[in-house]
Amino acid sequence: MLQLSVLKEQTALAIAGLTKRNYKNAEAEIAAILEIDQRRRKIQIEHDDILARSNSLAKEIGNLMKSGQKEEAEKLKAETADLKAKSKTLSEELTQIETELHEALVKLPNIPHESVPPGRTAEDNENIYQHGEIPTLHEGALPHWELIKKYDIIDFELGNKITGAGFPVYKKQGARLQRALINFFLDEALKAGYTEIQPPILVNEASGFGTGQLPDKEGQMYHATEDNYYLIPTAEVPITNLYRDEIIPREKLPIKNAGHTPCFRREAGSWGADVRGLNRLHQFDKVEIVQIQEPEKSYETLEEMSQHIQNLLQKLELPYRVLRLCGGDMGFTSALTYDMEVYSAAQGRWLEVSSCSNFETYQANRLKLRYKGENGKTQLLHTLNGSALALPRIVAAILENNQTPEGIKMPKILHSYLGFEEIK
RNA sequence: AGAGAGGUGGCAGAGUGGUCGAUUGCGGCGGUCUUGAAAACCGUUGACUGUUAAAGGUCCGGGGGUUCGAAUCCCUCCCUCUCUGCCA
Repeated sequence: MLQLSVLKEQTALAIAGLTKRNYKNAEAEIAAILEIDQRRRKIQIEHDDILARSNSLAKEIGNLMKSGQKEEAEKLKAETADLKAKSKTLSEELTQIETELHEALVKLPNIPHESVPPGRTAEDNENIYQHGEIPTLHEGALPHWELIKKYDIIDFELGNKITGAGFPVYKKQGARLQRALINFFLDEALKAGYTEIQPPILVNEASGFGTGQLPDKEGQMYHATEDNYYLIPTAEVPITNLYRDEIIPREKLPIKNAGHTPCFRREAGSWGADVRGLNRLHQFDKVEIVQIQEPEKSYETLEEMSQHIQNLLQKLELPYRVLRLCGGDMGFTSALTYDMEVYSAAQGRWLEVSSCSNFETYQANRLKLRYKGENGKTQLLHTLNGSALALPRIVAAILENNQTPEGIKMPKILHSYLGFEEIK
């Protein structure tokens, strides 16, 4: 959620930023918000004034009662009736207008960082770095959805049977590969100074709101309506919400947490081409890294996180590229996002395996996540996160890129984790 | 799931209708003392809103009610603890 003060004091910048995202009516909506706020302030002042008078009358009445001046007290009591009625009306108006303001504010996405390129779609993302050789495959090489059948390591049919489409069952060397990757990713995060967290994978509504999934992406999450809990779409939600309503001592910053969780996404309406095999699932595993940082240092931190993610891809010997997302392709809450994509050789496609973002104060404002700055003033922190990494597409790329007619060679770094070197 | 107890400032813990945003202790910060530190002593120490600064307003788990006045009484929801039951 954007801060009202930003809209008020840096209106032009906010309009320009939202326009870069192709957000329609930015100017009109911001003007409307400022107008609502004007009204709100007016009512607030009026209401406060009435409350002040009621408060002082109540005190006077109290004093009169004590000194036994009952008649005087009764006179003052009569006066309060009018104030009470007015206060009731005003407070109702205030609640209404605050709701109106909140609803309008929550609709606005984050303002992009100045380095974010303009653009509408994924076509307009900026390719800022590419690493590794694109492998040439042998004659008759297979896409991963064939390979997993050939070696019997991931079973979609069984997943269909026990749950439904998009819930694969990992078996044998496939299951072990999953476990190896999770351990590898977590170990690397620990080495990089992250604290390991195992959060709940069901969260309440407040958490969903805090990181920005609710209310706008309600339909993307599985909802346990009986208890009003949501299955997490990413560990970002619980791990960032650990710090909701906190004022963090400055010396504890940056906070660096990492966690492995399954992630659940309904992916309503996003089924179509290019979703075969592991490319898009309803449930998948992911290790997420989350940092909470002082505003002045958050962009350094973003680079550090991006390097950490790239380091993982290099160790896995996967060709990848880094994209700086354009205004139109960025997530609602992000100010700057890097996407890391690996090349999946048999499909001949780049697959997104990580998304690394700085949310600046957008989430922190919703979370009421603050710290005391050098000047002693309480202010909002910056939140950041990145996938490090999401498993299924990494698995797809490993399987496709390393296949030989005899079997699939595993990246060296995983050998000790796997206990085998090749899937046969 | 049933019965009981309870949710108060960073923590502990008073407060059961009136000057209580809240006694006190611990912790934190500043100072005195000291070569330095500890101890002791003195002072200070919640958040939000508002303002040039103030004043003022809001917040004692959430919501609603009674009252001139609610942390305190009533209703309701949520949560925690203890006991009983069930259970990985």
